[in-house]
Amino acid sequence: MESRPHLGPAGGVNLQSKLSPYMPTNQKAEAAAQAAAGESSSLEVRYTPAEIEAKWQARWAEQPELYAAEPASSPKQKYYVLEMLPYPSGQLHMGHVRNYSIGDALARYMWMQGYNVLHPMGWDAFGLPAENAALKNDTPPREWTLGNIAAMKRQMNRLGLSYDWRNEVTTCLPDYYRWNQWFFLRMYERGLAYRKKSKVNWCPQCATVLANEQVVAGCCWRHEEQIVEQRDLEQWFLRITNYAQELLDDLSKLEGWPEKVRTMQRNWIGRSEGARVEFEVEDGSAAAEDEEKARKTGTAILPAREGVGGTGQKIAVFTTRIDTIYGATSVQLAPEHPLMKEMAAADPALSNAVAALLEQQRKAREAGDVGAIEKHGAFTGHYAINPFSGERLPVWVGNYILLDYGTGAIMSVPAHDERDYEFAKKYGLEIRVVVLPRRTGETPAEGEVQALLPFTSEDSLLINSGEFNTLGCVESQSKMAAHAEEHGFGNATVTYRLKDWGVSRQRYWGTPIPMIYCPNDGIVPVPDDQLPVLLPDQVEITQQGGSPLARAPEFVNTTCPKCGAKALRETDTMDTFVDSSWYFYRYTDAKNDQAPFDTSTVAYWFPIDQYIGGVEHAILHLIYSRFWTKVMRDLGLVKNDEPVERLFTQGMVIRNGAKMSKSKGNVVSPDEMVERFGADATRMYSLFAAPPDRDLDWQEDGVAGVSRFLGRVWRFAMKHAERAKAAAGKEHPTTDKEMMDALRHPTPASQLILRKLHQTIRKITEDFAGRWHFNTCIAAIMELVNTLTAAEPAIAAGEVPDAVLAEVLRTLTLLLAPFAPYLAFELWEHIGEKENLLRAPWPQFDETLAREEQIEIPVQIKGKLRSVVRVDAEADEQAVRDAALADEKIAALIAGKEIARIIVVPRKLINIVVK
RNA sequence: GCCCGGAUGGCGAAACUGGCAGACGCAGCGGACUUAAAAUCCGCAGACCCGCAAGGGUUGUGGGGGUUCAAGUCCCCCUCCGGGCACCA
Repeated sequence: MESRPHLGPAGGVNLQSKLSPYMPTNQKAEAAAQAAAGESSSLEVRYTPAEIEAKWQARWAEQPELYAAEPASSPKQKYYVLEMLPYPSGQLHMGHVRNYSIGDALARYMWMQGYNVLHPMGWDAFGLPAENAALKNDTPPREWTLGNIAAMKRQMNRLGLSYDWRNEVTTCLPDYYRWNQWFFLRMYERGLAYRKKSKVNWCPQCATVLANEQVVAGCCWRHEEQIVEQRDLEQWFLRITNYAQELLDDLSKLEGWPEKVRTMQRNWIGRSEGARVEFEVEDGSAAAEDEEKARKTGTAILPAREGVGGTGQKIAVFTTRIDTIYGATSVQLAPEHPLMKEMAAADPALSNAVAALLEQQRKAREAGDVGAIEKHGAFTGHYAINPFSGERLPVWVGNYILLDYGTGAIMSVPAHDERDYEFAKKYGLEIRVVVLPRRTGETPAEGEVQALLPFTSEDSLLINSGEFNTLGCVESQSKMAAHAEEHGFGNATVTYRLKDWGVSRQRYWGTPIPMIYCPNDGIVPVPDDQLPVLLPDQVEITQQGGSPLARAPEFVNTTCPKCGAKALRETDTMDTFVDSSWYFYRYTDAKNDQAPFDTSTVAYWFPIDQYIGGVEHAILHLIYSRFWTKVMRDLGLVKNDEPVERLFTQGMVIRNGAKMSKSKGNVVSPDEMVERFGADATRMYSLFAAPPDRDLDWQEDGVAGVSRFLGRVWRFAMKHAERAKAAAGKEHPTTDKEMMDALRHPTPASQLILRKLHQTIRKITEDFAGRWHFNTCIAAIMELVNTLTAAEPAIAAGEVPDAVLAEVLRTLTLLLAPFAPYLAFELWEHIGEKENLLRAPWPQFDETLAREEQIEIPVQIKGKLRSVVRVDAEADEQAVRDAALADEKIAALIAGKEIARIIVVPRKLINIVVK
């Protein structure tokens, strides 16, 4: 067993495991304490979670099979419950505790429901913090990471989490990351992994490239104050855009996912339907004299003219509103558009203008308000021909045009687009109305339309649009796209906001990309039989940019697998999101050294039945995981289209109104809570303080309250354990003769207790199946215990048979098992149960026992509560009515008044409406 | 600006399809036990008003309207807080 020096008192007492499993040690200690305090001998056993939990931890450590999933050949129905794997920072925080408490409760419940449960855990172990720690503490990343993993694993075990550690996955170990490399090679073979030179987001502090998803408001996601720069680098990309449509379509299948997450992904994929239209750049030589003025400012359209030739260069624009193309009064290019480079090269003034635009963009990014940036632009001096009208439109460069969306160029239609309108107003460009509100009767007056600008509704009619006049917008969109296609200057098309996934990172602590650069053969993939490409241990980590691996000659220098010539290895490593994109498949077969996993085992376990984690992963991790699954499916490795059947995103843990963070100084350490109140109380509080999907306000007094409650449970159970144990020694209490007698002639006390008991079973069972309001489940158990302690005098008076008591204690223990496992195991033993609690069947509720015999019906007069009457639960409408009217208070209040109507809601209320 | 959440006692919250608002817990107050304290147990408790009391009345779920016998819950408008996206053509 591992030592646990950091756990304080609890750690010191665990020698108990050597003693009898039953209670004497506790009792002796307690008796001694009481004797020392000079108290009487009344043996009230005190709840000491430190002792109980240490005892069970030691026992569980000796039973690695306790939480083991059965093999895929099991006849049981499978249930795969998964919590998002943590980054091994070295310390669990309360968010983890909450996440794992939810998952653990569910796993334990499903075990008790008879499922074959897979409940694994692992470590997202590559990543930058290890390199930072190496710089700071001079500790090798590997050592630092593995040390952190050991520490966090101890914390998890201390919490009593039911993980099947046989399938632990640690992403920074070669037996895992070799499969990252293997997948990368498969993707390369299929053209899904490719290399291209591209502008990349560069964080100077991380000294590496960031994915688009890691850029938040123009800044690095890890360094909120750090402006992300743009650099040109050769990078590896994964072609996630090949799956854009499927990723979008399949969102509708994910009915077990929060609508919020699906919406976020839908927006992220950002599909829009529209058309691509080519505008030919005009050959400037044909300019007539009378056009000179317009040419200088670029604020007017030049009419179509015979004989004006194009230069052959084309500007492709993307638009979702091709129906407004006759209203286009300029063409706008992104400052980084390739054509701009050419135009600027020949025109120093334009070159300066473009530089100024880029500078503004950079500044806006620094200021953090990219969206609110003021629009600027410049006329390029060139014209392009509208292929529909033949008109010649001025070509502008605008800072509001994004290079990496659509084609990096637009047609500007000021009358029918807000942004174009704003730009045109500022620069005096023509605003031409081509769409009018759809209306019965005559055309709206010109001035009326002016007041509506920019008019963007598509429920409208076209005007000034040549042969398309009087068509509706939507109708004309398909007609115009077809027209463009027919004449060869455009087509209907779809664009996505989603970009290919740049996976190259100029970092040390990640998966080496398995590629070799050969002077003869170019890019050569590492052959499968040479995997893994091992990450070398001895690499100096510095703050200078570039890939640290490039400074490790023994790594870089290799031979070409094809020709044997001296060659160089790729020195970039993979984005860590690669690691987390498929780790949950590895859990099913973590020791496989022939393949990433066994496909039939995965076929049994997948999809994941329930995934639980923070909403912060709604886009990145969860979209990459879906992509990876689809690629693996196309590789024939898995049968499922989606990895996760049901997703649950839990709320944040906050304290004093803010998310726990070191900078706010409001962090509560799980270790401290566990030490003071025990793991059961800490976990149970995290479920009790709020429903799991809402934010949770951490209050230490609340943890103390839960701890007190567990103490009440403990004392009640210990007081009656012997009687219960005696009864449990017979057949199962519910079929026992004594029990049947008790039910046939129930004393009022037993009846009350059993009713509450079965109401509680019903409540918790229903919640696990649906709402997951564990806060009210725990409240229900508290109510049950309150009922039990209130019944103590009756129990003492012998009004509750042993069999009933045994059934109550047994069931109470089962109900507690998902939420407070240590206490439940301890009580289970005390009441003489031998069976493994984790596999004991979840109690069934008995509707007859749960039913109330008499209920209180509120009596309202004109909607105001005036009295309450007691009636039989099955009382019919007439009986309720009679009871209400017979009530003294009611009779007095309605005396002499005329009754207009009486509303009786069976089992709920009665409302008497008087005139 | 757009899209999601949310607003209920001193605090965390409950009220699942409209039907006794505030379950359960925290903090608080009173009492029992104790030399005392801790621990434990019992009781009180939205606010306001009347009453010595038992009890009774009014009011109350961010604000304003509406539907209904009945609204925390449904509809319309508004305010504030949290989160996400943000020039996506």
